[in-house]
Amino acid sequence: MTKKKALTESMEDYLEAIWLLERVHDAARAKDIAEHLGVQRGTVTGALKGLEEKGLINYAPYSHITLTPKGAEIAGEINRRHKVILNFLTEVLRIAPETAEATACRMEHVVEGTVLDRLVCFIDFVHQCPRAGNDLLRSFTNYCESGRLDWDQCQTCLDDCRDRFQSQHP
Amino acid sequence: MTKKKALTESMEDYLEAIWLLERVHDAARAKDIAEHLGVQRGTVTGALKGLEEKGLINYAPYSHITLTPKGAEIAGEINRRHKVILNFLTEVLRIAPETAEATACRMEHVVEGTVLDRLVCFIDFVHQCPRAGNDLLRSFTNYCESGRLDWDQCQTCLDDCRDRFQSQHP
DNA sequence: TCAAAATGTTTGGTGTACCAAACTCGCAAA
DNA sequence: TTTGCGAGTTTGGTACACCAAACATTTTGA
Repeated sequence: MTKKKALTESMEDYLEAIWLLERVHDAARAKDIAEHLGVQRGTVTGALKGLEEKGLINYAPYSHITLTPKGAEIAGEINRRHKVILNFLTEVLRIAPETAEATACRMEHVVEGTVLDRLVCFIDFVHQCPRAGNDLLRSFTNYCESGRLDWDQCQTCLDDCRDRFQSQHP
Repeated sequence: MTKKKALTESMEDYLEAIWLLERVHDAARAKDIAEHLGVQRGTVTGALKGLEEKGLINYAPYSHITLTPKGAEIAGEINRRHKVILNFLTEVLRIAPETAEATACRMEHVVEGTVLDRLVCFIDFVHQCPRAGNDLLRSFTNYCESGRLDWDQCQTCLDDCRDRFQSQHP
């Protein structure tokens, strides 16, 4: 039933919107979807038909809109992609929240499995490795602002890093 | 002349293809553009007209195809985006070349100025900061493969890191 | 309860991006 | 010089994604 042909970016956006709105109310309303995505109400109707045909949402004209299990699975995955990318942009690259959000919305359609997994891994690694961590990211922020590395501070930075590790792993 | 309305992703792809092909021969040929982008020859003709109208390429039916200065500037910028993203994916995230290339092709349309600059900055930082560098990336690769950090090695790693810095900055 | 208001749908139309196939042009070999 | 083939173009058609405005239904509040 209803082949698993890759969804268009647009359809992914609709699924994601429904997923989010379901979490606010019990079901998504066409008007809210339209608002969320910045399109006309009429456009939503067409998209809903498409998603219904693919078996991703429960929908009939004038009915409530909910995700099917299959739809929820896909929507959840899209949301996961969104969150991972957003996390990377804000936590690692230190991008401003609005820019990060906008970029995540576009990147989430473009980054597939293996790359996403690697990104997750990288974020984890940065949080766990004693040589990385938040203070490395703070150094990065300095580097971004000043455009250069302050070699004089490196020695202290390295010593601090080592001391911190030793105090945490005696 | 010819407003600077944002190019579509498709048009960016054509510009980039012409830019690349110009570097191989003196001018791009419609057939090669079609091949490069995996579309029919007829589709290329339509796209070329669009780019010509925007003043981005020199083109008339049956003529040679070259970029105008304006077109070359944009194409160069797209290519820069591509290279930066590819660099990040391969050098930092250690993604396989083919996957990285494919992802870069899609991401280059989606990542705008500030994010790209930050990415450049991050790559530079990783290459310059004594606490980062290639051996941190090597640790990351290990972490990806084993799924965990080897705390026993952290002490040595930290010491090595410090020694390396001291020997380079006496 | 019963009309507005709000929400949802339909219709007709736009722009982009593509394909397949027919057609045209230009060049190179016979 | 002509012709035939490869490269380029045109034409007619599809699919997607959208809008504006007319229309239908549902909800609501007086």
